[in-house]
Amino acid sequence: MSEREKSERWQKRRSEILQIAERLFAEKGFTATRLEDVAEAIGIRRASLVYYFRDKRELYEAILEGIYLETLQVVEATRALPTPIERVQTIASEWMSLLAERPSIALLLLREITDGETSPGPTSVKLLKEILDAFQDVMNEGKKRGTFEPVDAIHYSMIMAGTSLFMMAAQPVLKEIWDFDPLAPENIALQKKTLDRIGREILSSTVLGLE
Amino acid sequence: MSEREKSERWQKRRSEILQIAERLFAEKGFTATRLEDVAEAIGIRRASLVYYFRDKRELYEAILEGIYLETLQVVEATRALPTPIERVQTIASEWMSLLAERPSIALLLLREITDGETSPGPTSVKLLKEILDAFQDVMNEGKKRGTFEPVDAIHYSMIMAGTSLFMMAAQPVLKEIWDFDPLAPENIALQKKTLDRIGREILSSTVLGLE
DNA sequence: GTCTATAGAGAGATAGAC
DNA sequence: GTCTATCTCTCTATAGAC
Repeated sequence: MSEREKSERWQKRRSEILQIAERLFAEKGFTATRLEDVAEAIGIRRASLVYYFRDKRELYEAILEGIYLETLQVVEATRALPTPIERVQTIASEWMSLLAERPSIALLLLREITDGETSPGPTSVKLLKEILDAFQDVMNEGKKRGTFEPVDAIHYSMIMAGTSLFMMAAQPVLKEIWDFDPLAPENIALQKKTLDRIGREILSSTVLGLE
Repeated sequence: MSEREKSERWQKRRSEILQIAERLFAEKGFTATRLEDVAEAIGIRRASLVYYFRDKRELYEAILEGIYLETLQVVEATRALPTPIERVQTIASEWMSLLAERPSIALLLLREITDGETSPGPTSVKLLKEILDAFQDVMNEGKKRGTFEPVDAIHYSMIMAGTSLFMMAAQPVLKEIWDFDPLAPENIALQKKTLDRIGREILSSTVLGLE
């Protein structure tokens, strides 16, 4: 394995597979996605995938891990910010940017939430816990300082997470039915602004005014 | 078929199948759900299902239709309300109640949104269009009267739909990780209140104050 | 109405050649 | 590294008995 990781060619192909598989898994879900399609999209044969990933599940896990790592970075990147409320709001905003940049993430995560079945591997679970713990820390800090109440923190999370995920996942539908493109920069900006305002209100209303 | 519909026994079984299949499809998705499991949960053999639904797809369609009909009713039930803003807010609130009562609906609809593949049948599409048209009518009415702007109407929809769907779909996760039960009546009530407040702000902020 | 039995397609995994 | 070939399992659909 360490030999393999040295091979540049191997690494290139591997990321190529990850990238294409991510899109396909996002579009159709784990079960309905065929390894055949993944291979074909790259231009190799199904059996050759084994050289990079032992089986379907390992491929899927690798994709999830990548996504969780990126999400974790979004949370970690706010460490330097002074107040919990700024951190929390920045996380929400940056997370939306991440989803807008890679809509597959929204689809994949929504699937993870709806599929009780997928039963993610230990690495994914560990990463997910890390993300949630880190986020919860920020929330708790805000609570300690009296900036916001825990109940509102949960509502806040659900509104931010739910809206952003839904908006990006529903992109094709929204575009067709309402001619609204969530990926258009101006719409993302506007939505961020709206969520920011809402976030402020939720996080500060029960206890004290903000700023 | 009209002979069949007269049979009370047939109808009873049919709804029984619909009910159980709805839960299973919601939990695992279309592809991953086996008709074998549906049959087993009822206590009959897989082949006997054919007597009620020609094939897997027809069963799935029937479930979707039921859900769309219930959703449509939520929208229609607000016809008597005087102002668009009341209608829209009541729809959001009632819809959340519906989801809380039958969380399978949230899962199924989220799947419909994420699976570009499922390609619903003509009846489902017709019903879905009806729902969205009706909702859009209310929104347009509000716009005409100058109560709210169209852009905010879209943001509003995404926040209400996204948050409610997410909250109900993520129930198991939320309970495990944050010991938060979205189905608890007090949490539903609180979330409704929060969404109501947010809705008011979004729908009224750009043009004029409410009430 | 419900059953048993079976046909047939689809897709993942694996062996082994090049 | 990538291929062909094949094995095997799973699940849907269908035929036909009771």
